[in-house]
Amino acid sequence: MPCGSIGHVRAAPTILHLDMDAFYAAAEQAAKPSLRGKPVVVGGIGPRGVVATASYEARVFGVRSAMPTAQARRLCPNAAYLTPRFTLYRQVSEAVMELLHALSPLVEPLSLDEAFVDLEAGGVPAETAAVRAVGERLRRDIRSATGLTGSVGLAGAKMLAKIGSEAAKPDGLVVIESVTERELLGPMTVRTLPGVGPATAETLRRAGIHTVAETAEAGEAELVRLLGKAHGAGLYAMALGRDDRPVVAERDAKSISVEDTFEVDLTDRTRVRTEVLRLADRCVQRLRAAGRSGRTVVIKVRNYDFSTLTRSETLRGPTDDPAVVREAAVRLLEMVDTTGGVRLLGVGISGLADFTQEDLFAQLATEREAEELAKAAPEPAGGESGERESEEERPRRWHPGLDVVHDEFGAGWVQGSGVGRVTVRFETPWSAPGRARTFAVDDPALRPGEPLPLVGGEPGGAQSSEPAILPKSLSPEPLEDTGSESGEEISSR
DNA sequence: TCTGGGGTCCTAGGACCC
DNA sequence: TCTGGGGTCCTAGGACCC
Repeated sequence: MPCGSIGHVRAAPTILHLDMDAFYAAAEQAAKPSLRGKPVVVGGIGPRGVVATASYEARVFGVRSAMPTAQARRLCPNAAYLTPRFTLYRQVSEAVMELLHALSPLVEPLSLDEAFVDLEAGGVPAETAAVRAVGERLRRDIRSATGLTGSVGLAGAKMLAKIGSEAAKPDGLVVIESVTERELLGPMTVRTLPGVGPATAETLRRAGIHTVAETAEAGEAELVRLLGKAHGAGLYAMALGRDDRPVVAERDAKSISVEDTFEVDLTDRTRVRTEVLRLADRCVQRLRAAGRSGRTVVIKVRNYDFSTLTRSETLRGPTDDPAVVREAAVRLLEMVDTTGGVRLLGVGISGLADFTQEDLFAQLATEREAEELAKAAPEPAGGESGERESEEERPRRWHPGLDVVHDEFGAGWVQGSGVGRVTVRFETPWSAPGRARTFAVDDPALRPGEPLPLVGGEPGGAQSSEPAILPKSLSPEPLEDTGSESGEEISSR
């Protein structure tokens, strides 16, 4: 077989792939002592939610990422179902990425919990023993900095490094030497190869191709015929283990978008419009926070039957003006038939430019239209599509998993709520498992809190709303019962 | 059991320009 | 005059990834 070209993979396994284990769920277990060792599912809590991450204890029951939460609840009714807390995950992620940057200037994050690192560019000797030592030390450092475990793959190519970290899970390290890659890869399913999802796998299956070896045997011409030029050629190379994609440091985002799936399909045209305006504002907020502007506005509409369409419009110049984006989004919405019910709406901006600048005519048009919009769009009851996002952030509903602070009992998290009550478990990342108490949802002593640091926290650091840097602990928090008090009822344990 | 949210890249057709 | 070809931009959709 082909090995004509040398240098399609590095001789030494100097590309590192890190993948944190069950990241969101593990972070929640680290933050909530009473959940350690127990099934935890993080994801959408509503009727249309899906699982983002399941802890290993929950996976035993068959719970998987991307599974509808309703199905997960049937498989594993006793798991803790928590809404994601991205503030916490981002904090942990930053700590991990910092450790990676200490290894090499060439770090390519793929998501909050995953990244490639080019160890060669970091000056690590190109020898198996050396890179293995670096990988093991990294895993120790991650554990002590975050309390979480990550798995590491080391190989001479990105694809193989990633296969390595997958094989290493959980809490392991695998080196794939280039001499072993062919035998390793050959019998694996095509789904192992990057870029092969359900659709491609089905196309290949119909052509009698199931394994990596069969993919290579099919030949490039056949794969291109089946899958198109770019995909076919790319897949052929991957199947041969030819993967010379470089590790590239993080690139600027090319688009920014927000979307919402509604618990019940929207049928009221006015309501659909209002939601699009809200989404446009949220999208612009994120655009501005990133210091960018963009030229193309796109809306996304998912209908009751899950059919999805997009409509887009390219402006004459980049904008970060909420009124311009709103107006374009509404114009696009008018091109769409929404009778029948809308399940999801989204607004996005692409064609991002680095600098905020505005075409003069667009600017003028904007101001005119903003006035018209203001006149034409009466706000819905209690609704607010303008600036007052901060009000929106306050959970009027106590979602399970969220941090709270009680004036008397300190820091805790929402375990559940319903019928006017909310149950809070009072514990912190560094405390012993705490006890739960139930309050009225409008108890004035109860307010939303901030995620606490997972390690190095202060015992009973409840009062402090300061997140990151807290003094080191001196003595463990005695979490014993202080008798019966104001908090309504006690549903302990 | 009905299917999230945030992205990336590719394809293909038509407009438009040279 | 009835026949070109290439390049780029825009729009829409689809596959894939985490």
